[in-house]
Amino acid sequence: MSAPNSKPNVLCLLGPTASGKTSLAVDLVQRYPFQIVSVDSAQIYRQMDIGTGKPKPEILKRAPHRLIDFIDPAVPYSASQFRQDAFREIDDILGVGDTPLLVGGTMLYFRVLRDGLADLPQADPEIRAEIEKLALEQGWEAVHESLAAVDPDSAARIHPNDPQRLQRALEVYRVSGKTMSSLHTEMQAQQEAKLPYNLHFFAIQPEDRGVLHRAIQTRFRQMLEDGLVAEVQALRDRGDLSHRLPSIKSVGYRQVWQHLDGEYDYEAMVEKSIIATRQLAKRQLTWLRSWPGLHILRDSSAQSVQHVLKYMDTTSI
RNA sequence: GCCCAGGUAGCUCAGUCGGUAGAGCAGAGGACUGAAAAUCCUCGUGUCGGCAGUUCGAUUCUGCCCCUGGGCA
Repeated sequence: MSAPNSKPNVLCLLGPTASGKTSLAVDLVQRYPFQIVSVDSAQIYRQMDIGTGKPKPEILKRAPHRLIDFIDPAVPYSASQFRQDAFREIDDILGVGDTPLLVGGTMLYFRVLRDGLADLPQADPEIRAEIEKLALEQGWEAVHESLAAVDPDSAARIHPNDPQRLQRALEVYRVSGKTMSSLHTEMQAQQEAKLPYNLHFFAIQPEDRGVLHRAIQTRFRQMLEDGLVAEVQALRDRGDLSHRLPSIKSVGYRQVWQHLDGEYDYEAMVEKSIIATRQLAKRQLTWLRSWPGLHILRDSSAQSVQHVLKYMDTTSI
């Protein structure tokens, strides 16, 4: 594209899990002055390497990734934090004259980067605990009713069976005294500050689902061979982590954790993990289907590499 | 070879006192604002093992056959 403005270019590479994003990114970074920024809500965690599909140290040496391996698994992260961190890394890369290559499968993070976030209060553990107590004692319908009393718009929008969103919406009200819906419209009113970058979106979308499903199965088996169970055991051995943490709820970690808890046997764990991964991939593909201005790649082949490089050539830098 | 229990949706099963059937899981589609690898919504036609008989009508009853599991030889 012939630069309608002088904003710096940022290349984004999205795709479902096991589609070959990392491999493509690593090829690209060796042929163009890219620097990789990971957009992945699980690879942020330390001590979670095998199950998150984090690139191996040898690969990271050749193709360093930013925003991986920097959060302790006991600590929850957030989309807004990602936005801040990503802006920082992007500016840093641009500062040395390279082009940021954002790679990952956490579509909400890409979206938040592109569209910004409303000025909502941060999560508040005490308020969350209060709401959970209410849910425990009187059920989530009671939470939904409480929300309806103060923020009918959100209550109408959020399904009564969606505990996570009900909790969040009520939390926003209790912390800020304002409703989530009003805060959203406020944001639209102030027409959020224009993004200072030109985002270009590429996505790997496998031609048929069966291929992806097979890749998922193969990859999970490989993770087990690489020692996934021991990795999870090490996390348990810390003693301060629980299955309720976002980190431990990640695909694979959750299932191995439950297996080690004795909830089901090894075979079931393998089966459930693979299924959960397929379901994750499906949700990721749902995001992609309605993503505006997406350039589609079929796989991580040399052809795809050429395709992206050619695009960079014709995109004025 | 004989006896018993089964053969119903991709899988595990329920059910029809005879009027062509439904759950869970899987799968598919969708939503998505500080947990997002999370959380949630919607979607169920399949020779009811095969052939024949009884019947207005059989997946359901009867007979034979095939297959699977268990038992006895």
